[in-house]
Amino acid sequence: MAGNTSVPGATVVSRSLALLFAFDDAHRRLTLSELARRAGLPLPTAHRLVGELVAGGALVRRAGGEYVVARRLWQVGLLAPVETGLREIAAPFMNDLHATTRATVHLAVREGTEVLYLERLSGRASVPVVSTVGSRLPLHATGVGKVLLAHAPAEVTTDALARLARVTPYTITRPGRLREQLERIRRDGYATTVEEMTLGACSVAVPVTAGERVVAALGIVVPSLKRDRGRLVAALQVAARGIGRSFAG
Amino acid sequence: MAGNTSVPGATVVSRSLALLFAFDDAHRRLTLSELARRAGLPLPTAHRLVGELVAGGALVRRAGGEYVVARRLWQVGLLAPVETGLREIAAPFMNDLHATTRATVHLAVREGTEVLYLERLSGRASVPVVSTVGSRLPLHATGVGKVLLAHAPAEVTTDALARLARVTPYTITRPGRLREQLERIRRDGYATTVEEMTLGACSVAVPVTAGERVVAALGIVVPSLKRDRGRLVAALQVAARGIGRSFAG
DNA sequence: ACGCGCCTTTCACTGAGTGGAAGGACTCTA
DNA sequence: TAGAGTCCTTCCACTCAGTGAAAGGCGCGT
Repeated sequence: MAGNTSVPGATVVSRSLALLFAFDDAHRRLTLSELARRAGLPLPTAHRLVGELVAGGALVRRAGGEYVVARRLWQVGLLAPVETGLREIAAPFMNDLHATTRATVHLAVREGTEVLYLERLSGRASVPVVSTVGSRLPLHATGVGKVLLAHAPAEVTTDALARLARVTPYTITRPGRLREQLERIRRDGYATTVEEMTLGACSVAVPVTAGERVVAALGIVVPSLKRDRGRLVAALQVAARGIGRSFAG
Repeated sequence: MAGNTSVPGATVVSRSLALLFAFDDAHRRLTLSELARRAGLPLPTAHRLVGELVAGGALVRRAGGEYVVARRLWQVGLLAPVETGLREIAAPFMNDLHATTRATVHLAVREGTEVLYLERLSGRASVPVVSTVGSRLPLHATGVGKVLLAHAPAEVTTDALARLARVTPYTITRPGRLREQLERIRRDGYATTVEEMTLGACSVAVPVTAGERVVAALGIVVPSLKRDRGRLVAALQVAARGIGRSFAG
């Protein structure tokens, strides 16, 4: 290299990937300088690399100078084996659940100390839902997250409890309180949230169990839990049992 | 560069992308030499670049030495704006269609002279279906494809008719015959295929029209069309009209 | 034993990649 | 109207990251 200060171990490839991975659910459109900042690259370098990524069909430059992920990368990304079997099996059960509850239905797995959303069926738009397929959220503030956390190895729990970020005024941030809840979730077989991630949204979630292992969490988002919590839990458990059985067999 | 013969205009970025784009629906797992061959790179070069792509989290090396697209790239790919509005609007209509027909339901758009599948709901597994979300197929051999071709600009039609690849013994390969069919499709408002893409699979498809423009095609795949073609066409048209209306408004 | 696929490592060469510096376009605030 | 703040773009001298032929290792079939 020439110029000056260059981060050691920074190859062209790793830099290009840093640029691609600068996009996330909250940043689907980025300007050049945002890209450079988020990827930790000098502006002229980012300028050239982004130009090549556009030429190569990985990014698209939109009117206004904003960059977005290109359709071609969408196609390649869809080839990744992301719990393919589980998702395929879960689809019809999720459809049923969606039909009977008319709520937003989620299928998610744990990835480190975050929930990774695998699948989503949108419900009535009146309930605000932040998660999208492929997005990650903290474990402690969502229904599916708490289920997954309740069934995670001890070191994950310790790790997650160490930093309970506040999202809304109702997010659980006291480790003791959450630990208590996780206990209850294991005992009752389901988790609930009340405006812990999004104001105006409540959720119920249950584990999907294949054999002994918790392989995923199934959840729904509703405006309120006051009325039919029991019915929702029952519907979820039926679906989760169906998925688990099909998945194990 | 050093070594020897290097393709001009081949930067590290473009080569890395060539490696990523070497994956497609028929090649979800590739060995190093396959990757090198498909990307047009010397083996040692591919070896190093692939290593960096793995280190960067874009690819994963599986036991057995095969590479697959990594979860991280899946996440980024999902951020691409691929007819997002259309897909969201179409989802509930597709669900209804799926429930009433129990068939595989497709939503697709045209990309050049190919169909690009945007969304799919799997039906009974007994009917073989080759398309997956994100995959592309030739326009002339699928139901959704023929619909899109029937409503495509003249130059696209000319282009597509020039090379009608045979897929099965029933694929239409005579331009005159296809042109005739396209005429009929425009007149009747729907297209059918009988084992033209996959043996044992038939399909029906209709255009999704917003205002005057055909923005997509909606189709289903069934084992046979002998019995209830009329019912299927009607169900498809209801759904397509619903999508089109919601999309335009 | 030999050949033929795979994958991996080495290494001398050099041009592709680098990024500070400079400049242009545009929008604010003074 | 000047000045300071964004943003993006281009230039260009320096040099090290990238290159790929060659060679070597491993496994398998014959």
